[in-house]
Amino acid sequence: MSTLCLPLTLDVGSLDRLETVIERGRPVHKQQFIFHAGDPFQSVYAIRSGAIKSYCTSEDGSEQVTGFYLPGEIFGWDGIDNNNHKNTAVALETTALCEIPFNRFEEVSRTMPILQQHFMRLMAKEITSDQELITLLAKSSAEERVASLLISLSNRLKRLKRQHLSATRFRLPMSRADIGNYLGLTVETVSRVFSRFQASGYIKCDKKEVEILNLSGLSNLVQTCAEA
Amino acid sequence: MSTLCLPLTLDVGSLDRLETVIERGRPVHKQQFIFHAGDPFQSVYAIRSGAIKSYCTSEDGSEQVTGFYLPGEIFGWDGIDNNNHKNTAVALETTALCEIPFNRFEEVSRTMPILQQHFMRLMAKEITSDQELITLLAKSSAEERVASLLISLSNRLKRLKRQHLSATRFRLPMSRADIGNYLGLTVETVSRVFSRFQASGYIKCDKKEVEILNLSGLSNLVQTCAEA
DNA sequence: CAGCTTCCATGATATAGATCAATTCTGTGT
DNA sequence: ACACAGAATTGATCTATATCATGGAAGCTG
Repeated sequence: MSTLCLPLTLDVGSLDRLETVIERGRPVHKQQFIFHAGDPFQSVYAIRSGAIKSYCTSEDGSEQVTGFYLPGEIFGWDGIDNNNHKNTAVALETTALCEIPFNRFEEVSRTMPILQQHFMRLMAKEITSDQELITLLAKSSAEERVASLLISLSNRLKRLKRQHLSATRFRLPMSRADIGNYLGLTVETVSRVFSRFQASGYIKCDKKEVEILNLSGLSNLVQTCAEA
Repeated sequence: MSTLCLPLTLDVGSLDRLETVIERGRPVHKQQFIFHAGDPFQSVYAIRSGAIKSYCTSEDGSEQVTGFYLPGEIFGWDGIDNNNHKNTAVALETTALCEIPFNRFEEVSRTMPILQQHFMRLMAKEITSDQELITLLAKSSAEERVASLLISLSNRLKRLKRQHLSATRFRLPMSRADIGNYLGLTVETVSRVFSRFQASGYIKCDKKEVEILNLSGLSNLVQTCAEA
């Protein structure tokens, strides 16, 4: 049953019912869109492999990256509110998704309270991670922001010990420009910070391949809100 | 039934059941805490009147304001994730709250799907509003940030036509320091922006009393992600 | 009411990061 | 394999905002 996208412990009957909700889609290729801003909200999506970027667009056409999503994570909540997606979601590399149609989900969760609970928890996680990003953007220097992103990626990959994913050696799925946009920095600044981190021996990196050499050093750079 | 905190249309039986969930607490005075970071999560809170600030604290003791909440809004979601609040919530002025104990809520929502749905919508709203703040912090100038906050407050007060609350003339419940902290600016910058806005005729303000004179002018300053 | 503390405003200076510019590298498609 | 557009790095300069500093007004407290 490891094929399921949602990490839940369930009895067999529940599993069967859950299976009826989830649709496994065709793999999505790099640069393909999952949904566009303005699209009617129908589903949320769980990532099985690959990476997704979500962003929204201002009137003047400029973009703001609102999140990067990795295997095991769920995106698409932004549409629940008013039945329209606020963000656009695009694949940063070839990506396998599970689509979870929301109306089916609501049906099933009626008889499976644990599913509802689980989803609220996931949404709450999105809220806290957004708030962490807010803190980061409101207060931190360029170095703290980049360090924080690297640590976040590392932690999120660590959770997925399986697969050929290492927590200290990985390939950034996004461009420097995306990173800069996400962190509120210019490409140039991001690039300089990477160089400085490399010079200081915190990381070793060649383009998108990153190896974290001194995780605790990086951690010391950032001031997160104390974990409860 | 206008006494209820949640703006829901329900049949009488449901209302009764809902009433059993909500506890109306004593009014909370200025500077009193609703919960502290680290407290076990038990409830979310709806505001009937007054204003709440939520913030989290880093290891070094510095604070990051994560939200201001006005009447009709709900706060406290940050604890669902791991059963501990990440934020501290404090009253900015005398505030009347409804406490919604979460375990009771889960019971009741089992038989009242609409309640569950409503709550997910509220959480989704929190997510989108957090993401708007992220966009603001990542890209905008000091003037855009302050303008954006003023507009947000105005919009949120507009929803509450009732009471003696105007959308263009109101009292800021928070200090300049809180505003700065929330928007990632220093007190001095916030103060200067207020002065400039006043000089430009966008607003008129005396300390915390603000009157918006040119809302569309302010709106032109900000670049929000296009509303779907 | 006096005295204290906190809040707010405003000026002078310093600086992190933006912006502008030029070069090299890389991956993609033909 | 080649050509080309985009991605990344690095340098030089500029600017918005932080920082430092001061004074006044407002709100509390005894």
